[in-house]
Amino acid sequence: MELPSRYDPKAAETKWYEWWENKGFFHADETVDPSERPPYCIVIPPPNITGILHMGHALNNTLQDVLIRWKRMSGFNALWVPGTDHASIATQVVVERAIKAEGLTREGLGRERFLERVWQWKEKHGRIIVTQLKRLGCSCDWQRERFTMDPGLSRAVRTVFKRLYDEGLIYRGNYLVNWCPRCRTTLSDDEVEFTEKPGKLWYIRYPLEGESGKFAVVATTRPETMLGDTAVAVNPSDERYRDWIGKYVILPLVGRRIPVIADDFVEKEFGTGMVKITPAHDFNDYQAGKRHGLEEINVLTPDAKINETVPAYAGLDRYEARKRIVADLEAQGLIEKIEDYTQRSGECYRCHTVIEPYVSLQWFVKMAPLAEPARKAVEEGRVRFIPKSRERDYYHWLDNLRDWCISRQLWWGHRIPAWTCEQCGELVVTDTETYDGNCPKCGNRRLVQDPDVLDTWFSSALWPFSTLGWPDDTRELQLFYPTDTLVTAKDIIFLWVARMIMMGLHFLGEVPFRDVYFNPIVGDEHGKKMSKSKGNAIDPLDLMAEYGTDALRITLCDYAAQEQHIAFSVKRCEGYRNFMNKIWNAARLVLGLTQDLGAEQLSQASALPTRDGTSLLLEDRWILAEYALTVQNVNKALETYRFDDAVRAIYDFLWKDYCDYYLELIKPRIYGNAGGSEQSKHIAQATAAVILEGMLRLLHPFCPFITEELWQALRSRWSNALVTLGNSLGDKMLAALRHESIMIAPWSKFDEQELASLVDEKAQAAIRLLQEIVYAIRNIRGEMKVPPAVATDVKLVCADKATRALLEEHRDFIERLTNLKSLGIHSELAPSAFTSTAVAGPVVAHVELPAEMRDAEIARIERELTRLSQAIENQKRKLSSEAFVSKAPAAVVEKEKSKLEQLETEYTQYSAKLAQLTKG
RNA sequence: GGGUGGAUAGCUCAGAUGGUUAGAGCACCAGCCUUACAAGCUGGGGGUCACAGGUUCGAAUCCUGUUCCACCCA
Repeated sequence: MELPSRYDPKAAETKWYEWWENKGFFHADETVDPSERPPYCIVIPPPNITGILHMGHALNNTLQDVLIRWKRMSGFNALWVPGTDHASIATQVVVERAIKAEGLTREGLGRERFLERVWQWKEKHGRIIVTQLKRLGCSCDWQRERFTMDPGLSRAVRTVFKRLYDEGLIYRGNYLVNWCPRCRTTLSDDEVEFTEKPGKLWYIRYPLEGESGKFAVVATTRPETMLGDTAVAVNPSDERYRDWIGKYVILPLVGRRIPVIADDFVEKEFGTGMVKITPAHDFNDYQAGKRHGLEEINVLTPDAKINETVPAYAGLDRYEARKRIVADLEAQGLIEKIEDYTQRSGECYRCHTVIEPYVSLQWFVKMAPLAEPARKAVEEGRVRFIPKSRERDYYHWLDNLRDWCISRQLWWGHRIPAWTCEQCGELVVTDTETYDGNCPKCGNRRLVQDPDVLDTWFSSALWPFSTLGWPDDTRELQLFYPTDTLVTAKDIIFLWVARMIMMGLHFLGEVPFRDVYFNPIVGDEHGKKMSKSKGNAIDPLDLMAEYGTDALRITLCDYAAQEQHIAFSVKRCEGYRNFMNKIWNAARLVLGLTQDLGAEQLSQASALPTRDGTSLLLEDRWILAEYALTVQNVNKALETYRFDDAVRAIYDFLWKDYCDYYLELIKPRIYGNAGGSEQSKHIAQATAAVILEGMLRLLHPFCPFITEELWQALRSRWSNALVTLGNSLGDKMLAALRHESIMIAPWSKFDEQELASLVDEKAQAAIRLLQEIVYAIRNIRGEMKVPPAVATDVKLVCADKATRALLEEHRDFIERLTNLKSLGIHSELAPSAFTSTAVAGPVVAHVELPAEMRDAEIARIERELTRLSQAIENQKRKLSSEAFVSKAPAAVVEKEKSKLEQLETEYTQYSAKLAQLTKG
């Protein structure tokens, strides 16, 4: 197979995804014996059917795919349950907008026909995000795709509703709730977003009853609510108003006589210290009203107009009414003053309309009894949060909970399974979709179902078990519940994560997942939140198109550190695109280098059992050691959700060790006759191939497409070999290649024993020294402006005999990586031609240069000497400190000493050289 | 107002339990189309680790305060 010199992601992406899916590789078999393949399960945070893929999704789902692919390759029966969420409000808003274009309204269509339209819309647009997840490479089990309004999941919702109702944990009542006047529905506390905006503070005079000319002055940010005032309050400890308590004021414009009451909640510092109380339109006032038995007067309609309670203003929008009321008060001289004020107001999280507190008849879930076990589960570590710091937010939320308002005045969603008898008002709650029985109390046949639907998050809270078939006791539920890892972002820890824990514990008696990994929030390159309105949003699909999906995925993984915020830079994505190309070309090279390598030779020549023999060269031992350590580091990183560490370990090894050094080193062994024997050639070929193949498997969870593409190229070369497989690395590679796809091939991992046999500190140290020498020579050539094409004569000088022997043995290592005419190895330098000198550990490298470089060399050495003498001084100061020597651990002191010695030898070498140069 | 996290090279970020000459990628400078890769190779410059104190033999790392930024909650 001939590979082009640049990696083209597009072709690989569609080809392999379809193939994987058709092959059924994403599907988890529920009939598998768990002792053979232990279950591992992730449920997707279901995206909205209205959603399109944004960077947050891309990150979140990439990480899930990394985990699931890793576990699948590691031998787990890995199930990733995908699906979507019906998103009542969002979807309803979108569809209403769509039908508006046809001149239709929701009300005009009526409930049933409107819902038909929503379903149609859902069929057409609701799977866009699913398609996009596939483009991202997500290996979800699409045969198990779920939707929150599927019949099964809907049944789960009703079952939960009825059971909670029967247990007294769901109740209905008239309470003050968050109301969105645009959506004309309630919202839960967690669906309200708070923003600060410049506003005004109006000081209004309420005439004191019976004492003309005296006023209670109250400050308010919402003057229109005064129409519903039923009291004025002061703090009981406020000396200024002690006399006022118990008196009455006359509410302007309305004429209502209302009392002045005392309550602790009044802040003396706010405004005048006297506040108006509107129990029906403010949460604090509502509580105060309850405490003092005040009347609740609702002055608003559901769309936030003034209602008939106040005929003079009836029908006016709340803001229009505000203007009129202020003007009218002003006309009567009842506005004391108006101040600028930063107002905090709650907005609907879907449409950003300012919400109104509004009293109405709603359904609630009693939270306290559910919250306590949920708290305990995290405290006791049955659910782990990663990073752990998120636990605080969770506890804080649980400790400050109000009951959860779950009814929504919408049509799209799970209709509340409650019926009211038209005759006697009896309430019937069922877990069935319809109820056609009689009223259990009066026997009447006419019962009407509650018109409202449930909060979307009510069904999302059941997601980890409703998707697995609950309330039926399915095989999936037995096998995969509790699920293993939830990957989500911290912004829905309350809306979603906490509620899943509550519901899981309550209905299954077991936590829904063991680990919750909170992925960072993706912002733009300056850290600002991405949003369409700001215009700073990056479309992941654009990035995939430009840089390739794998590059996007690995970039996101690189960003997924413990830090909870990402300032996403496209430049980094470009860097990883280049990395993809690097791997591509490395593979091209290896395929070229191994053209004549048969499977038998691969099996025999590869490393593990023959390592102690004479056949491995130093660089083979070294690269195998680094490879083994990389495999180990990646495994460790994944186990601790350090996706960034994993990516960097792979990057550094492949680029810097494998490509920059190893592949360069073995070229002569394979092309030419360097390295001696045919066996040495086979070993280089086999080692290169084995490591490439193993690294592709290690990289596969991060970059599934390019790894499959290249791995199939290896596979087509070696998988058909009829070799009896043993235990060598080559055999393992051949065994892996017998799998149809890299995604079901075994995961790269070494046990303790294998690791011990591969790690080779001697080889690593030797290579380090040789690299230092190479670097010293290159450095001189670079600094002294030796053109790359010009070969130089180099002499290496080292007093130590063993080191000289090492240099002698591996002189070709140095020759191959620097452009040399000759390489001499000496115990001391016989003065000859002019050279430029650098110290590399115990070795001094002399590069012969034209004599006119002399002045440059002197300057260079003087720079080195200045640097060294400073370092030596610092080092000496440190070591001469009595406190340091006596208090620091001996090992540290030793280390500092040998550092000093090294610096001093270097200094000696350079000054000797300088002396020689200046002498003439 | 309360809480959390952050401030490290021009930019985006790494830097367990304090002990390196503070790292990477990108950008920058110089030189190379060396038969895998110019999306590449080789070399180089660039940081008083936000500021001020403190603990310690030793602080980017621990403590206190200040400033600025982000997010969450009331």
